[in-house]
Amino acid sequence: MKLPVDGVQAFVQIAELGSYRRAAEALGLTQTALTRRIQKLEGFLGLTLLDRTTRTVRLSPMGEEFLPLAARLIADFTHGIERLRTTSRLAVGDVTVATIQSIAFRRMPNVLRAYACDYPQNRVQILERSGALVTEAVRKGEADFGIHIQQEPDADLVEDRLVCDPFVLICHRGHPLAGRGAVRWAELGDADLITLGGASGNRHRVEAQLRAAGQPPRGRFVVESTPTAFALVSAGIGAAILPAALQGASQRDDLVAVLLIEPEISRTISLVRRRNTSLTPAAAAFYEMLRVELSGGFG
Amino acid sequence: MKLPVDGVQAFVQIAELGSYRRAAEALGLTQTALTRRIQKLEGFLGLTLLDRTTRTVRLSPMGEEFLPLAARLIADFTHGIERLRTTSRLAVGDVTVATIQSIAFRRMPNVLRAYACDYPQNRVQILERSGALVTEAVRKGEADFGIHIQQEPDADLVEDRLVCDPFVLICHRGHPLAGRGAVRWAELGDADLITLGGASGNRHRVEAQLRAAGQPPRGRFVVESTPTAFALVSAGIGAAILPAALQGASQRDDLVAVLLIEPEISRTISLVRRRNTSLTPAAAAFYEMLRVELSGGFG
DNA sequence: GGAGTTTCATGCCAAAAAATCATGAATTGA
DNA sequence: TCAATTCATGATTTTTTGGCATGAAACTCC
Repeated sequence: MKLPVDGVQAFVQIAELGSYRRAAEALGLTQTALTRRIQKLEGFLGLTLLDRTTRTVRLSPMGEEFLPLAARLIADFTHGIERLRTTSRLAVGDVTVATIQSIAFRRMPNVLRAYACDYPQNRVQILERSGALVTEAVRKGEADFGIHIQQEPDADLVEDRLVCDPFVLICHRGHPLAGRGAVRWAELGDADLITLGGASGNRHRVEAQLRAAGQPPRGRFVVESTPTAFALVSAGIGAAILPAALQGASQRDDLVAVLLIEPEISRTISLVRRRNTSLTPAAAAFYEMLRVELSGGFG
Repeated sequence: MKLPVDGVQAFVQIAELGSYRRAAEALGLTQTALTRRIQKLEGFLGLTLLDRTTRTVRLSPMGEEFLPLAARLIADFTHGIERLRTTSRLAVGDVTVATIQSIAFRRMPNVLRAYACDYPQNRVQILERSGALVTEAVRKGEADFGIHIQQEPDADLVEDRLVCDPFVLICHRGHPLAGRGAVRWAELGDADLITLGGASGNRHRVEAQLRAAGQPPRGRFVVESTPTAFALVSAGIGAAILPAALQGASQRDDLVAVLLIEPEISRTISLVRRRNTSLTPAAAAFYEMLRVELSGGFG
C-alpha cells in the first residue's frame, strides 16, 4: 500500500490557492501534473475532492471535510522533515563528551570556544572522568564520544588515535636540568621527583619506568592533583614527571618542560566512540573539530 | 520539494521490526527496495538514521530521536487516508434531504428502510419543505439534495426528472365517479370538490384548471392538510383533487383514485442538487436509491 | 575453527510512475 | 464575437523505483 502523499499535497495546495495553475506554480510543477495527481488521488479514495469546471475549482463536500486534516498532515510531515534537515545541516543539538582531565584542562577550551562560535545554540557537556571511566561513559551512552588514553582494543568501541603525549619533566626555570633539550630517565637519580598519585595508569607507568632505570621510587613526593604538583615545582621543591598534555594546565611561566628519553614513553590520546553507532550531527561536528585541533600534537 | 514518505515509512517499519528483511516482507517489497529507500532518505536528510552492519540494524541517536515522530506521522497519514477510503467505499456519513411532503409521506419510508438496511450507521435527516423552500434548502447547502416539483431551470441547480405525478380525483368507494377509469375536468361540475388550500402551487394549478373547464371554484371545501382532505372524502362529504403521489398517504381502503384528464395535468417530481457540487458518498448512495425507486411511477 | 546460513549492500537492468508538451474544450470578459 | 484563461487529455519522454543476481560480513552450529 502506497501512501498518496503527492496527491494530498497537491490537493491542499490547490484548495488553498483555489487554482490548479497557481498551485502548480507554487509547487514548481506543471498544471498537468496536478491534474494527474488529483485524478489519481480521487481514484484511490473513490470520491471527489474537488469540483472543477474548465474555469473554476471548488471543494466538494468531502473535500471540505478533508481539507483541514489534509493540511495538517502535510504541514506536520513537512515540518518534521524540515526540522531534521536543519538539525543535520546546522548540526543542531546537544553534545556530551567524556574526557580525561588533561585534555579538559589544556586543549578543550580552545576547541570549545571555536565550537561555540560555529554552533552558538548547541550546548556541550563535559564529563571529566579518569582512566577507564571515559570508555565506560561512552559505552553506556552517557557520552556521545570520549577522549582518553588508548587502551587495549574493545569490541564495542572504535578509536581514533590522535597524538602521542610523551612524559616530560616539569621543573623550575632555575632547575639544573631546565636548560636541557631532553633528559634520560637514568639521569633522574639526583632530582627530587614529584609524581601524581592515585589509581591513575600514569603513576604505574612512571614508577615502572623509574624502577627500570634503576631509580627506585622511594622518598619522592606523591601528590593527588596536577595543580599541587605545579605548585610544588614552582616552590622549588623538586621536578614533576607528567604527561606533556598537562603542561599548559598551569598558568605559570616559571616552569619548563623537558622531554624524558631513553626510552621516550608516552600515552596515546584517542578519540573513542561506540562502534556501529553514528554520531549525531552536532557531536560529529565537535568530534571533527577535536580531531583536527588535537592532531597538532603537544608543543 | 518532494516529501520522502516512502523512506520514512520504510524507516518506521524497519525500526519496529528491527530488520530490513522482515520490514520488506511486511511492506510487500524486497529488501533491496528498502535499502534504496533508506539510502535516499538519509541522503535527503543528511544524517544517519539506522546504524547497520551486514548483520544487524540499530537506530542511530538521530534515528532514536526521530522514530516516535516518524511513526506518528505515518500512522496519522495512514489512518486519515484509510478513513476517507472507508467513507467512500461504505458511503459512511450523514445525509440531509429536503423534500416536499407528498414524497415524504408516500415513497420515502420504503427507501429509508432499504437505505437503513444497506448503510446502518448513516443518519438521514428529512427536511420537509413546501414548494420553493426545497430548492432554497438545497441552494443554501442545508440539504445534500432535494425532492420537489420541477420548476423553471435554475443556473445553480441541476435536476433529475423522475416521474410525472398526475392529479387525480380521490373519492369514496361509493362515489358515482369511483368506477370510472378517468374523469374529464369538465365533468366535475356535479361533484362536491375538496381542494388543498394554503399557498401551495398545487392550489393555483387546480383552480386554474377548474376555471378553464368552466367550473368556477366556488362553494368548494378547501382544507389545509392532506389528512383532513382524506377524512372528508372518507366521510362522504365530497371528492378531493390531489396529486396521485399523495394517494397512499391515507391508510384507508375505502378511497379510490380516478385520473383526471382532458387535459391530464401533472407535476414532475425531480431530484435536485447543486450544480458543480458533487454529493458525498453517503448522499450519492441515497440519491441513487431514490432515483431508482421513484422512477417506478405512481400506481 | 570452518562450512553453511543469514543479512544488508551494490551493479545492472527492467518496469512503472510521473512529468511534460502540444492540444482541446469550456467559460469568461472586453 | 474574439481573445484569453483555465482545466483535461493523448502521446511521449524523463525520472524514479523495484528486482535479480551477486557480494561481503557476521553469526551459528557442529
